[in-house]
Amino acid sequence: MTKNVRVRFAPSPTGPLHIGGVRTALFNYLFAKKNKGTFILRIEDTDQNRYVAGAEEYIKESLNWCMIPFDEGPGKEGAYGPYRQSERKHLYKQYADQLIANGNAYYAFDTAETLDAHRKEHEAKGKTFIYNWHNREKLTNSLSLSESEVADRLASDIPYVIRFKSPQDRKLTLDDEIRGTIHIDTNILDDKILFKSDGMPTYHLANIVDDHLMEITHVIRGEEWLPSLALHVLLYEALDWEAPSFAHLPLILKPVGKGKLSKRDGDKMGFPVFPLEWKDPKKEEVSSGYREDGYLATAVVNMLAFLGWNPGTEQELFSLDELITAFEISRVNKAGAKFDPEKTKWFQQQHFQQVVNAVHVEQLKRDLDEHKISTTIDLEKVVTAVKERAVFSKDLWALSSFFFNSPTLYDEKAIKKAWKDDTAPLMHELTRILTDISDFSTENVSTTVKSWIKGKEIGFGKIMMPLRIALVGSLQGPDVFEIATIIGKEATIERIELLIANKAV
RNA sequence: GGCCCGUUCGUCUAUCGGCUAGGACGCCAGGUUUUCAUCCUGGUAAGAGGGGUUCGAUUCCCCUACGGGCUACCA
Repeated sequence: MTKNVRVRFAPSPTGPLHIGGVRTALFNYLFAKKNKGTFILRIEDTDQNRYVAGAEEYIKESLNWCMIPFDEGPGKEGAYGPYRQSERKHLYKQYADQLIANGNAYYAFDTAETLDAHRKEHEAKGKTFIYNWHNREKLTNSLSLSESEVADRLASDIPYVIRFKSPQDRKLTLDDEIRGTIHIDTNILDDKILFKSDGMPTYHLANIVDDHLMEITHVIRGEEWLPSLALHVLLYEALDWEAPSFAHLPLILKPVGKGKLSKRDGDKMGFPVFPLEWKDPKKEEVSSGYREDGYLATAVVNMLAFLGWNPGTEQELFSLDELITAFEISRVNKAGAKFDPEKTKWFQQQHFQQVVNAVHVEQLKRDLDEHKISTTIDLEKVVTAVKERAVFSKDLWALSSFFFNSPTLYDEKAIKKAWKDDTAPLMHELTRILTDISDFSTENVSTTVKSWIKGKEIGFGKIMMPLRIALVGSLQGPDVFEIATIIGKEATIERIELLIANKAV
């Protein structure tokens, strides 16, 4: 019997989730759904000092917006809760004790200051201080101290930590679903702290205990965890637990320059690095979000999926369901990917065009309400005319407001280009031509006006450009005759007369 | 510095020993739209360098270079 696939996304509530985190969540989600498994959200809040109010809510809302909801997590209790490590505090100590009992861990009493001094001293000599087999006997811990000394210290209120006793002289062969085999010599490992003096476990212990208790089958996380893989595998072994499969995702890098993508890159280059807007509770700082900038969640998800993964076909546009079907962890790349705001915009444009007109009509209705405009104009037709030049919902109004408001301000450059001495009489004549048209359809208006222009033996631009300015206010927008039919005969003539009057002053 | 991971057009990537190295974004040119945008067509541009292995290496191995990550009582 194969085990039910269970994966988790385990962020720390230290601030807003950035898009790298969202991608990690997405890949976990895709993997879970692809394998009919369970996607779990676990909040890793073992560091009380770094806790940020609102961060957990932000994380949940982000997943929600991206339409990658968790099956189990805080607020959605399954059989493996609670899902906040702070609420599981009581669970961890026993495993640390177990490791001490079986010789895989020990108490350490060194103060942060002494260790810091050791580090500095080593650094000055160009060496690195590592707390492990080659110096643990010289430091203050239950391996170097006598049994009674240790007992005394533990009985007193002297703070202590519990460290993992990294094995000596072992060559580890680790497996990663994305990277293949990784070789590690245990002699370079340090004796990581598993249990802090404040009574909380560190990430390493809590993570392993929870993954085991929650029966996680696949750990899919960022590459920054790769150096910890050996420790984690060793912990599973020391606890006599079966380790899950591991997959380390490549990092998302800055669009330009060196290093991984950071909050600052977004500020500097003017694109969001967060899914949702984030207001820092401490500083008076607001970071923009994809949602507030008008991006479609499906576009962001599609873009994120293609950062470090591809289906192996030439299809690039995917819905969430299609991603689930196509996703293969083995097709995830090893190398970090530079984030590309331009391509993100392209994904947005493509997804936006796929949205059905009814949704855009609703948006337009809201815009009209906001501007306190009531209209009899067919909004469906407006959307059809304008949609293909829009990238965001907010563009819709900018591109179509002239349908509802007669232009009163005219683009100066356009006037200069299109308005000549003989334009006014020609426009007058045009209004008469238009008045006589009984069937005011796009095609009819188009052929009537065009044949009239031909008959006059003047250039098309002489009429078309001023007409466009009269209707739109500038030399932009959809087909003039289409605009004319949508706003209707009366409004069209009115606008031409308005422009003539305006030019007469 | 040490350890680990990586390296194909400017960017995201395809290729799992046979390559005239494919696609997408961007950019450039042309066409459609008698406007602008869209759209279409074409173009630009790449396997870090050096050694092996092989009939044949972008693909496998080694070295170097470069990039990235980690190196906390943070995750």
